[in-house]
Amino acid sequence: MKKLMECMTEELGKAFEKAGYDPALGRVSVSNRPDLCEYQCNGAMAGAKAYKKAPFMIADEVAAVLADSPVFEKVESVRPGFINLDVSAEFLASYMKKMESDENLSVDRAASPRTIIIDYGGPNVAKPLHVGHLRSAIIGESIKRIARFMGHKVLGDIHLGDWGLQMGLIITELRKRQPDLPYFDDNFEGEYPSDPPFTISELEEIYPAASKRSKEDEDYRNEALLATSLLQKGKRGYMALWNHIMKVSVADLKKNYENLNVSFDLWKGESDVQPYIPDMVKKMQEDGFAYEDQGALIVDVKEDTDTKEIPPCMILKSDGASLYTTTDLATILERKKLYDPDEILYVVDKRQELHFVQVFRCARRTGIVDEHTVLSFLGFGTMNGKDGKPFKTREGGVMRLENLIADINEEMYKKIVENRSVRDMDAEDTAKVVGLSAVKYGDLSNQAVKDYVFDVDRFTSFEGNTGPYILYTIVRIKSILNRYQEEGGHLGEGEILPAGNKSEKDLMRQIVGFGPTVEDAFEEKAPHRICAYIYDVANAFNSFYHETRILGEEDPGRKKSLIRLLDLTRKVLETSIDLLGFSAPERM
RNA sequence: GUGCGUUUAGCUCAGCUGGAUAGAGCGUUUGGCUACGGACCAAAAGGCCGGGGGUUCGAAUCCUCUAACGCACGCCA
Repeated sequence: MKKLMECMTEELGKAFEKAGYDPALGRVSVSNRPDLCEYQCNGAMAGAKAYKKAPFMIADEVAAVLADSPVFEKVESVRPGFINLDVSAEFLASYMKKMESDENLSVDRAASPRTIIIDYGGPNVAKPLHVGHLRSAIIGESIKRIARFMGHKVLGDIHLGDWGLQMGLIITELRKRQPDLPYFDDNFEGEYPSDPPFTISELEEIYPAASKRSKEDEDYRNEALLATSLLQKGKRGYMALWNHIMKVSVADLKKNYENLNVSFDLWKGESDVQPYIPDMVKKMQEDGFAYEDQGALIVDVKEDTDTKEIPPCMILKSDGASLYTTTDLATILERKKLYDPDEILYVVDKRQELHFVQVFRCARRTGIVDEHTVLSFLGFGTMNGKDGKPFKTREGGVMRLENLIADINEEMYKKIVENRSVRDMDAEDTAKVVGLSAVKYGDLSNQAVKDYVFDVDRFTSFEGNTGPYILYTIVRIKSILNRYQEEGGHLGEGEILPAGNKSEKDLMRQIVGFGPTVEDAFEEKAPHRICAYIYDVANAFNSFYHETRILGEEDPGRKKSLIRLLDLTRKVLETSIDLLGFSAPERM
């Protein structure tokens, strides 16, 4: 659906043309001087040089052509050469009507949907999620939803870290603790127990203990390395244990991600792509890309246009073992084979950028993907504490995600109970919903590349640019709509009429920004654009609400129009927060 | 050392392909509760956009130099 800004730009373009100038000069933008006008066009100044004319003369001519345009109710040519514009209230209302009936709220769905795999999450099995996993989950989930809303076919892949030394460590530690388990009996030929020999909390204790010991005890470490290698060779008992570890751990991860309202279509991991590695490496050697250097097998990925030295991509270590580059390449290979994606997007810590540059180039050079497959990287910054340093617990340890969420929810619960006159049964559930909005909005409202300060007090505040404030606004609208229906009214009657005052018109002008905002957020992979947008909408609504009597409106036609506007506002806000990955409660 | 990123109000952050007086929130100060949720609204104060130079009618935005901080730089992921 054509955007309001496009309608206006088209109108200006025609006017420029009619006055004898390039129609491309007619670009309209939101005014940066809202005290003077709603929209502006600066084309007269841009074109002044080419036409060797004073900008204000051009502006005057264009404004004259637009004098009786149905699109604008005010067209002014001002001083140096600005063209100041106010959109016609009738035109705006008619646009709102179209937007209202558009199932996608004016967002253009992709004409030819692309298949996009988003690689995010990236937790390691047997290790608890910590704050370092939060951003990937939140940002990745939002981009997935935005891309899907745009009509693309999107697959979210969690990309588990399930195939390294950590597995050998766990097995080794388990062997020390419970040597009698059948998994360690090489002569055992029966069925292994179907129940795992540990719980998730035991598992989470076993790994760090083993990791610590391996750093102190070399024999222990060698044992773990051996166990890893035996596992990777498919030793029966170890494979059975590995399956247990996976099952227990994945169940726990699912629960944790569910609490974050994050879900994945694919639960693939590093282990899944191991079978591809030997052939992949062999082919790279046969094709002459991979060669030996200092004992290791590498592929050059330098390009002529480089301004810096890009180190070669290491495929195999000098001991012949694969490393994470190898696994990532094999993962691309598998994805290409199974899903043939148009794009693979990695939502990963920005410190991994160089690694991915190498992997992408290597994949392209060696023909794992052709030039049509877009490989992209969205790096995000660190989540810091109030002191500006990476977020830690009070004791200085790594903060578990569960605990962080629990803290937020507790804080939220306190505030909700405090602010309610009656204590409700659902306060705890509400706290979870609002708490999630606080965490997600707090994260997503920042540009992804930047580090940001995670401030519990600020994020959980109901005031200012926060998730709870957005939810509050939505709940407020819902409350009015509910009351309207209780009083016998029906939604969707009547039609949206031209705005009756400035705040109503301002709200409408914000509402129509939904389409361009979502499209832009998708193009730029920038959820923070949506945050900025809904904050503007919420502010515009609250101003409007403050000075407009809605349920008390006496003109029935106008009342229905206001209700429709409210309902559309609610729809825009709820759709937006859904794209961000959270939702609003009925009451709060 | 090389490369990348960041630097905007006391604090936390926006600023869309260069446009008029650089915007929010928090905090500070002030005003507004007999309307549908005051968890709100309205307003004030607060800035050499890290610094220098350049490009042009016009720069927070583009180019260049420079400073501070952060990060990454073949056998860890």
